[in-house]
Amino acid sequence: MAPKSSAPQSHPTLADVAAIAGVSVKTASRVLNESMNVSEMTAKKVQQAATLLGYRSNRLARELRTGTLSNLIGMIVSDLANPFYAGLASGAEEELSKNGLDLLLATSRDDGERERLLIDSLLERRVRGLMIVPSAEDYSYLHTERKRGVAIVFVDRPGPYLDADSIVSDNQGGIATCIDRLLAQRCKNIALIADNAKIWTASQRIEGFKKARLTRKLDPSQSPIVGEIHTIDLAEKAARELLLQKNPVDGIVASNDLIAIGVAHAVASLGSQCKVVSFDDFATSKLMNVPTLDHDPRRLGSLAAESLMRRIKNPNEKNFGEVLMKLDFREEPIKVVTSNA
Amino acid sequence: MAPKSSAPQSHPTLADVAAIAGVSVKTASRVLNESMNVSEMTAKKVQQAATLLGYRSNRLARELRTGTLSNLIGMIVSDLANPFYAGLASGAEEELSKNGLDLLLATSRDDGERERLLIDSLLERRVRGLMIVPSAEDYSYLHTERKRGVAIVFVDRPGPYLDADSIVSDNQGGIATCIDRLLAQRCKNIALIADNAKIWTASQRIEGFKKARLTRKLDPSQSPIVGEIHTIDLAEKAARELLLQKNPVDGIVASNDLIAIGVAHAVASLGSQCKVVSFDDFATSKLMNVPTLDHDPRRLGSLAAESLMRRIKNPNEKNFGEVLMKLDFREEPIKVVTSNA
DNA sequence: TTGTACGCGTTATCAG
DNA sequence: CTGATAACGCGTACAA
Repeated sequence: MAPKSSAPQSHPTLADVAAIAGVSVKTASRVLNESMNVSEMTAKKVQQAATLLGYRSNRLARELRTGTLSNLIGMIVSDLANPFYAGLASGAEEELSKNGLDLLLATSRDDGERERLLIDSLLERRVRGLMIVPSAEDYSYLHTERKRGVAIVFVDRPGPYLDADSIVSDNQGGIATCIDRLLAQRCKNIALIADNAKIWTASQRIEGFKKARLTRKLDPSQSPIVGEIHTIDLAEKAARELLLQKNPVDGIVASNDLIAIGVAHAVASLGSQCKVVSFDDFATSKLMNVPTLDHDPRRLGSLAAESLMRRIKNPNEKNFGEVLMKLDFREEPIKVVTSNA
Repeated sequence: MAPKSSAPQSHPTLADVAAIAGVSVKTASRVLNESMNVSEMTAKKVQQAATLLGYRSNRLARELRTGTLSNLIGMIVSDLANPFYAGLASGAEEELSKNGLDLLLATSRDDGERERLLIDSLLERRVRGLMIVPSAEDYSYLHTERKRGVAIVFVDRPGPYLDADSIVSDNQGGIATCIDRLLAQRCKNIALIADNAKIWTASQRIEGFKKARLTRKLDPSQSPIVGEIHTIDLAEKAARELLLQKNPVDGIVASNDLIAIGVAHAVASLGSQCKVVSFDDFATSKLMNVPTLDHDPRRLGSLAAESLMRRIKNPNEKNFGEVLMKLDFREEPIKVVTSNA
């Protein structure tokens, strides 16, 4: 006689509860949900049976029955270990949680194919909405799903070939703001150091620099763009060259915070008076004492979640298309607090 | 005659596909799943009908029918915006994804009650496993769920009153390693600056310091412990006091990276020769040029996921109890690379 | 106040 | 090879 408890038992059903309580399934259901039109005594019996068994309603069955869409939101980011995307997820989670929506999170690793698989899996789970940091070239295959009522919003960059909302930072305007800040500090020769132009945000920032350079009447030869910079070391090297050339620059816009660190190191080690501003906004930049745009990923994430929810509540509303999140410098110092970790 | 397409249609079912293909539901099912024992022609018809309708199998229904446990893993962390927990989630997600498990992520905000609600919600979804960074005082209520086959593992700190695995860093041993490193550099008076002892990891580190101080025969009056330090500023202030007192310390162990930043600032501004080592391992500490223990949250997360999966595959295996992740100094410099953000 | 019959979308059984 | 029919766990409609 093997002990029954050794094998993993499955979850008790409403029928089990009803059996123990000596009532019908429906009565048990009534007690556990509506709790109306039920005599005190039977209610008590059912409650006791439920707690005795540790009964927990099966959400799959419920949702299947009612035809309700699940309150699951699928989110896909490139890489959770990256503080930017983690912040995105954090902001989204907080906002969704307020509305009773749960977050199913996956990482695409910037791989379009993997992303497609993940999205398929999420759709099979009948998620109510999708928040995507796009890594693929074509999202037209989501058109039908959208018409079926699955809310879709792209975050941080737009999703090609799908008429859905996208919440992105105002990369171009942000760069212009950076330039203006340097101009206000009487800089004359302002350079941009940027990442690989294949990265959408980087290309936007380069584009923004070019446009602002034109409208601010800066001489391109005196205000160069250095691209393909994707490590701190490369950034430092690039900055040194700009600072040591015959006609050195006196202002540098760093297209992201890692670049800012390299640039700050170069400026400091050369004892240069060159001004530096940066685009991203991680703690690291702050620690280097470089003014940075308030590019708060949590805000981007919660904005995206908000827009997703508006669409869920009002599926027929027209798309907003590309929503730009304006960026400006934050002047107050950050306050960092330790945590449980 | 309102256009039918204006209202959000619901998802097509297998019956819809079967109807269009002119076959029975089961045949359609066979084609889409097993794809065996079906004539080429009918298979083709079904395939076409399916793609025409954009059919996507409903996982809720499937899991309900087969009684399969979902391949959902619920994870609860304190705060996703904190790089440590984000790293935890990242490591877990990567490992789970390898095994075809999806991650349902939620944040407790270090609130035990909220955590309880989240866990209930996850269990209603019939998650297959739970990864919890505990914020509550008592997890005995999960005992039944565990017996039902829900795998449970605690991460970063142990979960009280439940006989489940927990994957935690070797906080005490890590502190001893820090001290030894300073001793090797001929430090005599070594202080610990730590966070609030109510935080489990902080208390462990304080405890570890006390023990190591004893075994290394350090005089407690010369090797003090400063607690309740939870901001950079407080850490800097505390360090200044230790460095300016009559008998100043010549070695400081920072109990986490934020404290390390404050301490490093103090040491630098005073031009002191005091050595500093730190516990945590965020990029910030690296940038301050303070040796830190390799306290990699992603590793912790993937270890936890691995242990969860072992338990899923072998539910009857005995618990490992508290699994300590050893920590040591990492000597190679970090390489930081920019990203899409 | 309570119970019965049915349906959600899927798969399994067992017959044709 | 194919198709009715039952069943998963739950909620709704209607009847008792």
